[in-house]
Amino acid sequence: MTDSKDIPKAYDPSEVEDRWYAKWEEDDCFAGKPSEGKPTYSIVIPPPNVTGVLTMGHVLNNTIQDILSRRARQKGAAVMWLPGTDHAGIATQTKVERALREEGLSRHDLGREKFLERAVEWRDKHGGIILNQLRKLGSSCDWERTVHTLDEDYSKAVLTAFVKLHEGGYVYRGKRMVNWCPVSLTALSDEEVIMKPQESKLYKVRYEIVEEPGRYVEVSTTRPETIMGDVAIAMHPEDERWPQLQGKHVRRPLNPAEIPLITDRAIEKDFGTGMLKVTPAHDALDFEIGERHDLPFIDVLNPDGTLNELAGEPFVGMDRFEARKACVKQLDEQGDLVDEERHENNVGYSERADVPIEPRLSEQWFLRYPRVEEAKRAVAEGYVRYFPERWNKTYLHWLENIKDWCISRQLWWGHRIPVWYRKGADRSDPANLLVSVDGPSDPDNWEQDEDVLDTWASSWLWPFATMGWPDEKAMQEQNLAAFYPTSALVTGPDIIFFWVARMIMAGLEFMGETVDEDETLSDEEIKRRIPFHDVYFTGIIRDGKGRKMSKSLGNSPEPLDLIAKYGADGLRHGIMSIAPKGQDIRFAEERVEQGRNFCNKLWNVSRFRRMSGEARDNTSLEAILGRLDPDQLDVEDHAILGRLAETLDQVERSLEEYEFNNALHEIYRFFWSDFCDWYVEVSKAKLRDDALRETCLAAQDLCLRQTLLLLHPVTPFITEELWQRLGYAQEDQSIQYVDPGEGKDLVDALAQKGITLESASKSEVAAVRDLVTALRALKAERGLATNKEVAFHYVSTNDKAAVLEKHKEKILLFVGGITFDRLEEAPSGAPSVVTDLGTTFLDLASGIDLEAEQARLEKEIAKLEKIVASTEARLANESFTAKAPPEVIEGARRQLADSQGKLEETRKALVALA
RNA sequence: GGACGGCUAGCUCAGUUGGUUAGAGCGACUGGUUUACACCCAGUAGGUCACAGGUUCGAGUCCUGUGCCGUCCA
Repeated sequence: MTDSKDIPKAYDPSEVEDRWYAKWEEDDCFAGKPSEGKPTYSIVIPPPNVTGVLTMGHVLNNTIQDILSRRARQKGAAVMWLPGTDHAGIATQTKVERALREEGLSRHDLGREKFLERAVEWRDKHGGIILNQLRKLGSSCDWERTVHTLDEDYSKAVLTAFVKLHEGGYVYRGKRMVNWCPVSLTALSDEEVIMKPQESKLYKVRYEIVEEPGRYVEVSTTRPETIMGDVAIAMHPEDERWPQLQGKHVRRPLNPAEIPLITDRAIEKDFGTGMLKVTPAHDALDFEIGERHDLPFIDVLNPDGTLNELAGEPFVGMDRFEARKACVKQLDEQGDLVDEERHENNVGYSERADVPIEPRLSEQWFLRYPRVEEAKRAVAEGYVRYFPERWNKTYLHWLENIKDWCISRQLWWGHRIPVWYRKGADRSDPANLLVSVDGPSDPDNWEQDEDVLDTWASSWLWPFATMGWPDEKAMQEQNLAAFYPTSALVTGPDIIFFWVARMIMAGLEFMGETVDEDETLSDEEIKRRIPFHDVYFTGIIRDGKGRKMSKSLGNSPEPLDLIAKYGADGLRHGIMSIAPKGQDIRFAEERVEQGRNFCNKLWNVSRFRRMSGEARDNTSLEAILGRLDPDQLDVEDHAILGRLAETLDQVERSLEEYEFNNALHEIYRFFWSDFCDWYVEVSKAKLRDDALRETCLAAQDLCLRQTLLLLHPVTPFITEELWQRLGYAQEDQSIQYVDPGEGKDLVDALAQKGITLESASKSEVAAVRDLVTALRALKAERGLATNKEVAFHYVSTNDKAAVLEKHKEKILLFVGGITFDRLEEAPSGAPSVVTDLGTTFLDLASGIDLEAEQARLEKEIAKLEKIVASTEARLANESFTAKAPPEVIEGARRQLADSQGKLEETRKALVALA
C-alpha cells in the first residue's frame, strides 16, 4: 500500500497505467459472470476490423463503453463487456491482394484455397493489434470472451441464420440489377453506395426515325457509352409532343440497329426532351422498363468496367470513361451529337473503392428483411431507446422504405454461402439445390456456391452469436440468458442502417421460437428479443477545421502517441470533456492536455493531503464519517459537504442521460473550483488549529474519496492508484467495486452521525468568496502584487460585520492583508468595493489615481442603476405581478432591495472618494 | 427535392419545463514561486445569443420565415 509522504511532484501515468491494467487482468476483474442477486449489465463491442488499428473514433467509442461498464461495476452489477473483431471482407481481401500484387500474383494465380491460407496468415499477423491497443486505453473487456466473426462457432451461427432464413422464405437467389463495383469486382448492397454530386455533361443525341428517314428524335443522356446497349426509346404515354411516333422505330446511332419507340409511365416528361434511351442492362429504371416491355438486355460492359464485344468496334476493350469520350467524338463526327451542356447529377460511388458503381444485371442472393414491422415498433414504443432520440426518425424512415438486401459478394474472404448445386445439373431447379449448414453427405456430387456473404450479414448477429447461439449448451455456458438483451450499444450513427437496424431485426427473428412470417410478435416478445435497450450514438470526430478524420488527409492523430504523451487517463478525460451528446466533435490536442492537467491536479491535491498528516482510517465511508466531530464542523465544512452531495446527484443524473461532458463539468466544478481552490486553501489555516484539524482532514478525505469514485469510470488508472495510496482500499480491494452513491445516501449517512448539513452555509461561504475576489481585484487593479500586504477597512451592518469578523483571519490570509477593521464611517479618499457584506476600503497611504477610481465607481453605479431601473419597471408592471409565479416576484423584490442597497453604498463610496 | 442537426466571447462548447445581471475551458492581457500543483495561483478585458417577424408580463430558450454550414435519404 502506501509508504509515501514522498509522492512524486508530477504525475507519471505510464508506469501506473501498465501496472494497474496487468493487476486487473491478473485478478480477473473484467470477467462477465452472473451472480446470485446481482443485476447484470452487458455491452457488446462494435467489432473493429481485425486488421485495423486504433483511431480517435475507437477511442471515443470505447471510452464511453468503458465508462458505462465501470460505472455499472461500481454499482454492484455483474458486468460483461464482450470484445471482438470482424473479418471486414472487402477491406481485408483488398489488402491481401495488394500484398500479392507486389509479388506479381493475383488471387486467381493462387486459387481459392491457397489464397485463403494467405489471408488467414495475414489476419493472424496483423490481427488483434487493435485489441491490445484497447487494453492500453484501459478498456475493461472480458477478454476471455473475445470473438472473431470467422471463428468456427460464429461462422456456424452465420450459416445457421442463412439456412433458417432460406427455410422461412426470406432468402432467395435472382438475376437482378445490383450495384457493381468494377474495382472490387463484387456486388454491393444499397447501403454501400454513396451518392456524390457530380459535375457532368448532358449530351443530346439524335436518333433517326426508321419509318421517316431524315426525321429524328432527340434524347438526353449522361452516359453515351451505353448507347450500344440501347434497346428502345421511351416516352411518357401522355406526352402530347409525340403522338405520331407511337409504334415507330429509330436507328441506334452507335453499333447501329433498329429499336422500337415505346411509351412508359415511368418517363419524366420534363427531363430533357422527354425521351429516354432504354438500356436495361445498365440502369435500374431501364431494367424495370425492359421487363415490362419484354425487351432484350444487351450488356456491353465487362465486370471490370471495360467494354465488351457487344459494344462493337472501335469500343471493345476501352475503359468506360475512355469509351464515353470516344462515343461522343464519333457521334459528333456522324453529326448525331446535337448538344452538350454542363449538368450536375448524383452518381453512386463504391464506398470501398471510391469509384462510380455500375448498375449491373447479375445473379445474386437477396434477403427480404424479417420482422420489419416489429423492428419499427421496438423503437417507436421505446423498447429500444436511442440517444439522442432524434435518430428514431432516421431509423423509422429507412424501415418504411426498406428494400431487399443483396447479401452475396464475389469475394473469397468471408463466410461462403452454404448452398450446394448438384454437379452438371440445372441450377435453377430447386431439386438440384442443397441449403445446409453442414453441406452434403456426398460432396463429390456437389459444388458449393462460389460467393461469400456480406460482412454485415455476419455482424448483424453479433449480440447473440457471440454468446453461443445457436448451440443450446454454449448459450447456457456463456450465460446468454443473463446477458441478453444487452444493456447498451455505443456506436456511430453512420452505421445505423448497416448494423443497428439489422441487429434489431436479427434479434427479433432469431432470439426465440421461429415465428411464421404472417404472425406478429407481441410487445412482451419484442422486449425479450431485442438485442439492446439503449443505443448511444456518438458524434463523429473531426479535426480542428471540421473535416472528417481520414488517413488520406493525414489529419488524424495517433491515439497511442497521445497516450504516451498524456496518459490514457488524460486522453480519456480530454475526449470525454468535448463529447457533447450526439454532436460531432472537433478534436484539439489541447483538450487532451487539459485531461492530463486534471490528472496532475488530482495527483497533487492527494500529495498535499499526504503531507498534511496521516489519515486515521479511510477504509470505508463509515470510518471517515466517524472521524468527523459534529461540534467542530464549521460553515466551510457544511458548505463543501453540501456541494459534494449536490455533485453526486448531478453526476448520476448526467450519466443516466449519457451526458458525459456534463458529468465531467460538474466534477470539475466541485473538485477544482470548490474543493481545491477554496476548501483546501481554507484548510491550511484550520489544520494549524488542533481542535479543527482532525475533522478538517476527515472532511478532505471524504471529498477526495467521493471524487475518486466519481472519476473512476473516466480515469480508471489514476483513481485506482490514489485510492490505494490514500488508504481508501479495504484489504487492498480495487476501487472498481465501490459505489459513489447519491447525494441523499451521503446526507443520510451524515445524519446517522448527528450531522445535518446547513443550507445557509452555502450562501455565507459564497458571500465571503465574493468578497475575497473583490478585494483581490481591488488590489490587482492598482498594480499591487498579490502578496503585497495592505490594510483594509469596512463599513457594514452589525450582522454582516459579525460574519466578517468570523471569517476575518481567512480573508486577511487570502487577500494579503494586514488589517481588516470595522469603521463607523467611510474614510475619504480610499478606493472601495461594495459587496453583499458591506463596503470595504483599501487603505493606501498615497498614490491613488482619483480619476480612475471615480471612473470605476461610476461605471459600477451605472450598472446598478440599470438593474434597479429594469427591476423596478418589472415590479411596476401589473401584469407581471399578476401572472408571474410568486417565487419569481419574490426573487425580483429581493434583487431590487439588494441592488438598491449596493447602489446606495457605491454612491456613498464615490462621495467619500472626493 | 425531403428529413435532421448546427449557428451563443478570438477558439471549442454549456445554457434543463421561458423567469434575477447569459456561463466554462482554452487563448489574450496584468500580477505572482504565499511550505500540493507553473501540467499552478490571483485578477482583467471580451457577447446585438446568425437574421427578420410573432406569441408572452417576460424569449438565447417557444412559433413562423430567411440565410449560411454539416449529415442522411431520394
